[in-house]
Amino acid sequence: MCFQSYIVIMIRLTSAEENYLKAVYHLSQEGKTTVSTNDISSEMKTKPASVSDMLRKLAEKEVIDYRKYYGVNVTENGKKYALQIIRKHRLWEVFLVEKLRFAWDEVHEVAEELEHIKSPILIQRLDEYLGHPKFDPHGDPIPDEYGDVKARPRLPLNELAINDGGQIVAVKDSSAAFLRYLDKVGAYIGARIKVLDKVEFDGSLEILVDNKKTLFMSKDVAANILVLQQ
Amino acid sequence: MCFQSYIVIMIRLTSAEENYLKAVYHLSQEGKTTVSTNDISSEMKTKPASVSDMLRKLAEKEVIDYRKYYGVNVTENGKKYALQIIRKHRLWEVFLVEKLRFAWDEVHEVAEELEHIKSPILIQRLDEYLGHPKFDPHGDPIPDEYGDVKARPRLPLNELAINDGGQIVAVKDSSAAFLRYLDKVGAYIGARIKVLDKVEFDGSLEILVDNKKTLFMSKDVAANILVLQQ
DNA sequence: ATATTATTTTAGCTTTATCTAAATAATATT
DNA sequence: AATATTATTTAGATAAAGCTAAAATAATAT
Repeated sequence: MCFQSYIVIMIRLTSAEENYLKAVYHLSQEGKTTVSTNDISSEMKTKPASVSDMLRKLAEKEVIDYRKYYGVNVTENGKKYALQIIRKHRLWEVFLVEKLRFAWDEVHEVAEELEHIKSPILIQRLDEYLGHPKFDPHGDPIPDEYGDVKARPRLPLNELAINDGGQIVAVKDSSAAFLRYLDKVGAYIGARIKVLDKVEFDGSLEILVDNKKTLFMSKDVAANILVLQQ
Repeated sequence: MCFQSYIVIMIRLTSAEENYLKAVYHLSQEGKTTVSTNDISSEMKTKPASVSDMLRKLAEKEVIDYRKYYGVNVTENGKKYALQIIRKHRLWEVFLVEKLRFAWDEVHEVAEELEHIKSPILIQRLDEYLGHPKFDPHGDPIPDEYGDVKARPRLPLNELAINDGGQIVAVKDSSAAFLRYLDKVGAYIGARIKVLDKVEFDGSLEILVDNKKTLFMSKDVAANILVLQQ
């Protein structure tokens, strides 16, 4: 006889529902307590009418709390579900980069498809195969199978002072264009950097990368690079 | 300037359409020239009415020839498309068994989902990563990117004579139950076998496996094991 | 306090993939 | 050859996920 100390939640979402839940979860992580229909609409690139429809469904399946006209909150169950999708997405990203030699700016779309494959054992084995990675190629933390995330304290590069140093651990903007730019200048995840100078006038910075190369970047670029300070 | 010597066929099927095309292709490989609606219906576990509907769509996209009430044939384009789905399915099966330590009877359902991921580069890289395998874990050949398959001449085990030997290269019935049975008795893909005796009465066989173990099997089981004769 | 604007929802339509029930074509039987 | 049976298709319905247009509600501006 085997008594389990937790209750297995049996929620089954379609791929479309999973994508909306993920969007709501991500938006809810960006500060605001409740997420609006329009926010979700522009995130998902669908019309607000479609969002309203979907919110009704997600509320029925109890992954969000939904008060008409007032916006939504993710429930505890919703959070757990969203974190499992994010876990799958990021594990596949690690696989694509480390095993299949994808560049870090090529992985998002494919991972977006792979994350919806329904097989708990597949993800468990993939995780094991990859050596239980804690961070994805963009430096974002990978939730464990219980939804726990190991967050690293990190700072936008533009907030470092002259002579401060650290390691690039993530990027805020992970658009392909931005990632390609970083690749080009050699500012990859894991690179050791040091701020050599900051220009008062426009906030641009002079950076030393891996004790070898110096490069200049605008404040806007630096604001999108997250650093683990040393 | 670059002139290509072939025309890229731009057909786009939904996952459901891909599954039907695959079923039609597989059935058409089993001898008969044209495939009937009922055959597809029982293969797909959907109603004949749904099949008729789908055949109309597949004919519109020119992957099958369809004459009402007479059944269907796969077109050249259809064949190419079907072989690419099969290629993806089998490459994923190799990945699951060789890299993620799945048993060969656990891979089918997951591969069934993975085969629909739309990314040519993903499959190219996966193939490379796996070392361009030519056969899947059940011994079935993996078509190359042009749809060419390296078939191995093979014989059902029950058709071997006493003292004939060979190597198990594939199974006809790849149901989980059958594969588990084979695993249990140690008759895996690649095993070297020799027919020690055949019982006239019921056609059952006594087999030597890997020069070590002998086992008895019914004619029905033997008929589902394909052997590369030596 | 009311009018205007912005946001959100509802109602009704479309497409895809399924179904059931009814109609039609092909085949088999007497 | 006429009829019965089986196979296949058509017609009409449903559920999911989107859309547009219109209505309802909330927020804001006068």
